[in-house]
Amino acid sequence: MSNETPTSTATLPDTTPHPDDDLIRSGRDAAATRRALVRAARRRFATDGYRATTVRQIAADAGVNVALINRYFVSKEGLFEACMLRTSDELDTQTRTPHRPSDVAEVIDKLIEHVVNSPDGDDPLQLLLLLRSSGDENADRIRRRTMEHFTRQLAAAAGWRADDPQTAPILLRAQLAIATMLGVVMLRTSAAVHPVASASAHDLAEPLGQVFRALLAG
Amino acid sequence: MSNETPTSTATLPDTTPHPDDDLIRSGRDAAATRRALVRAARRRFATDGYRATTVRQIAADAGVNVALINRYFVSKEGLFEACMLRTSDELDTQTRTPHRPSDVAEVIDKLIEHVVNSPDGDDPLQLLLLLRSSGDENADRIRRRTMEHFTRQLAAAAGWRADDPQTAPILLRAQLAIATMLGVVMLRTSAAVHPVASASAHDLAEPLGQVFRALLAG
DNA sequence: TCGTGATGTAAGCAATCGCTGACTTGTCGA
DNA sequence: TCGACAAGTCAGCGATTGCTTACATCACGA
Repeated sequence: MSNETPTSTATLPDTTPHPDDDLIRSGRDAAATRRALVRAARRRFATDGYRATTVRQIAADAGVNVALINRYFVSKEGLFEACMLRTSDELDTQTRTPHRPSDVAEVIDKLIEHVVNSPDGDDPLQLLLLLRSSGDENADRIRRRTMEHFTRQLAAAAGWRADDPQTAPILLRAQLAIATMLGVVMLRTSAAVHPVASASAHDLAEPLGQVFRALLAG
Repeated sequence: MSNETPTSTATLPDTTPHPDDDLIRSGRDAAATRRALVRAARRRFATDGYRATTVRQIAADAGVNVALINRYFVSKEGLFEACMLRTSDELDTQTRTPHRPSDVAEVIDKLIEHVVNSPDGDDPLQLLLLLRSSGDENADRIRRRTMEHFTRQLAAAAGWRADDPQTAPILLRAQLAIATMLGVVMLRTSAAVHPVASASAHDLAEPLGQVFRALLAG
């Protein structure tokens, strides 16, 4: 249990409102503190799970006093819910097809890119978070809604129409593609199983592309 | 939290050594007690995760006193390790290709059957357990070894040979198939995301078959 | 019949968890 | 300059956790 406490950079008088200073800030900025907490919490929740991460760990990662978690997010579950909401938002803006609908090939490339960025990237952590559960009904509802929203976006790119029952199988196929993504990211990040954990982006691109095309194209 | 305590059958003088009486037994049989504990523990660990399940829950599910967990398995982690070992054994005997090697179609049908049995079946719980981690090094090593052994078995059926480096990509493809299995089971069982959680076996068979064939056949 | 080891039971300890309340410190407008 | 409020700190509470110890009970051979 490497409790990596920030050694240096803890006492420097950084008063400049740097826009992306998430971990390790210097105080008196509620908004920045909240962001730092969500950022640190999401990392812990995604990698270690809800129960395994303690609020003291999160606070230490963010360089913040523990009591502030309850002040800003009421409870640990409230913080988890905030993580879910932020992930839901980011995932929505990232996966929204901006211009051309039904450009399946382009969407598939995006999916592959998300997967191969694991285990080092930050995006796959968002996906992992969607698999975590706190037992809280609110957070679980957000998670389900996010996942189903993500499914509909992907399915729409593959030709699914909400008003056409004949395209219903596409919805299921899109969700199977998401399940594949989640499974691969899980094996690469959390389980660290080889060879998939050590495979390069180039190694993964071809077989993943075949899977996604088998599910979404045609 | 339905704490299903055994109502009846708890006081009957069942002295017959029934071979499969796992949950709810009547005492004075150490082997049966151990089996009941492993059975109950695996269920909890697979569905709720390691940290979220308490030894008191497991003992209650098995109808056994809490102290027996430490007596028979030393610690909670020891019980988790026993669950991993049992799952590893069962998975090994189940997936071992008995007669004909390289019969890919038959193996694929087995994989599909494993997946569609979720979320009600008991087999998918074994798979879910492989995604759980206790933080214990021993259990994690067993898990990785099991997963990689499973990968090699599946890859061998698809034409992979350990002594032929040219078939190395097949190994990765087999593991991607396993990742897909795990992802789908996760979404069906733990996350309960629709439509995949409510899809019938018939709905899943076709797209899953396409995915597995894209990865393993050819 | 009785004693001995195996099996099961009950109570509680030490550690850790999330969380709270009282307090201090910094910031900023009047 | 100073008061008022937000932001952050600190110590500790009640509850729960895994685990241990001492005790009770059953099976079984001499």
